[in-house]
Amino acid sequence: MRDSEQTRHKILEVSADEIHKKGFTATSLSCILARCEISKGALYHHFANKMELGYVVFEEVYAPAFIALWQPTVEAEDPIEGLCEFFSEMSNTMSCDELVCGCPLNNLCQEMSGVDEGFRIRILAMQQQLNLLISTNLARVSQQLQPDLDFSQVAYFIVSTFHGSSSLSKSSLNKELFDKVIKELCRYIRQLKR
Amino acid sequence: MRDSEQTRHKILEVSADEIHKKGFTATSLSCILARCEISKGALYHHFANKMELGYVVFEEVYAPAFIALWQPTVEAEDPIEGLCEFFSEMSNTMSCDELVCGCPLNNLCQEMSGVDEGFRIRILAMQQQLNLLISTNLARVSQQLQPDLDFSQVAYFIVSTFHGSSSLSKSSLNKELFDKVIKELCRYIRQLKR
DNA sequence: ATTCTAACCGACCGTTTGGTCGGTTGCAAA
DNA sequence: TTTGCAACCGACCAAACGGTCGGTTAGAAT
Repeated sequence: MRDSEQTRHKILEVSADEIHKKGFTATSLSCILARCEISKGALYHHFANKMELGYVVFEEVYAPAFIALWQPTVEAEDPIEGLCEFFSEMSNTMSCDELVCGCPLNNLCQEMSGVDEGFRIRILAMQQQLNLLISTNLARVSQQLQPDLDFSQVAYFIVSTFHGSSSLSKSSLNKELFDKVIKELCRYIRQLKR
Repeated sequence: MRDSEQTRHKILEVSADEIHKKGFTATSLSCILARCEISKGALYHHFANKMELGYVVFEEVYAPAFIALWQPTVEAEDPIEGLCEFFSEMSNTMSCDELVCGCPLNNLCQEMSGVDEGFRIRILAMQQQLNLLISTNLARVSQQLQPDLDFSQVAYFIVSTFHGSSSLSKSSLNKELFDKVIKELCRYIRQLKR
């Protein structure tokens, strides 16, 4: 057979990139087909419709990448320094073009949460999973931190700020504002230590 | 004559609401026309095209409302408490439906910054104006605050977190997560005092 | 009463979109 | 060698989009 799995993988890969750059709605199937060099029939053989394609991209591309990005960060011996290094490195290594694309999770949250329930529940589940990941690892070193901290609250706060700064840099087209927010975020995170 | 100014105003009002709820691209002219009970000819008599309509909505509706919202908050005698009360009140008074719509500025920033230069520069200008508003008012009471604070950095941080929390609540459909982030944000802001 | 024009109407247009479907092709099993 | 079917093709479709334009109407100015 022609390699079915490879075709499917290529579609997911290209779709993930297009959705990241243009958003879900603005991503056209014809553009995906052109980049994959396949026909519309091929795509609809593998996916029921555009929405389902979006779900699979989220589940099989974005979600694993997202966890793979945050998990090592926060499971480091010192999660406080892990987070700070994570954000700082992001500030240093990301190109301006990458930065402007924003975080796929935040982008989809903004665009699709209010439009499609299927996306909404998947995004919410991801947010909660990430929150659990961060808050449990903060709790792990709670004896080094300030007393009376609400770890879940702190975790949502950190992620919100990060997503907000991603959004901010979309309008500035440079890393300056992103860097500023990240610097202050690191200052805040380190303040959590007693 | 039929009241030209009233027609124009109605178009802007309805468009602002539609764009706030659905985003710029997803807002269809036909929907605006239906709600205004006017024809396509009437709309194109007042505005050159959809993009220009969007610009005018931003400049004549969103921008003034945005400044009117933040200015009193931060020009209060104690801007620290002003900000905290502002956020807390938002947490308390906003309905869930309103919350889910998010901040018009942040929404447009996410959707349009990367797509249209005209939107991008307007949004950026607004971000900078807001930053100046907050940072100068923090500087005004700098003797009450921690030493060595970068006020611009702090201001961008606060707005980023606020926008991030707006985004977050889109996926949760309730105020719980928004409240959590806002509570932590107030804790952070009050910590700025020495 | 006539004229002039801003204000408005709505049929029409080209383009793009997601989606359908009858047909073709390649490969593996029988 | 034949058969069967997953994999793929691409012409076609209806709907929706932003935008155009020749025509109509209301009302102020002369």
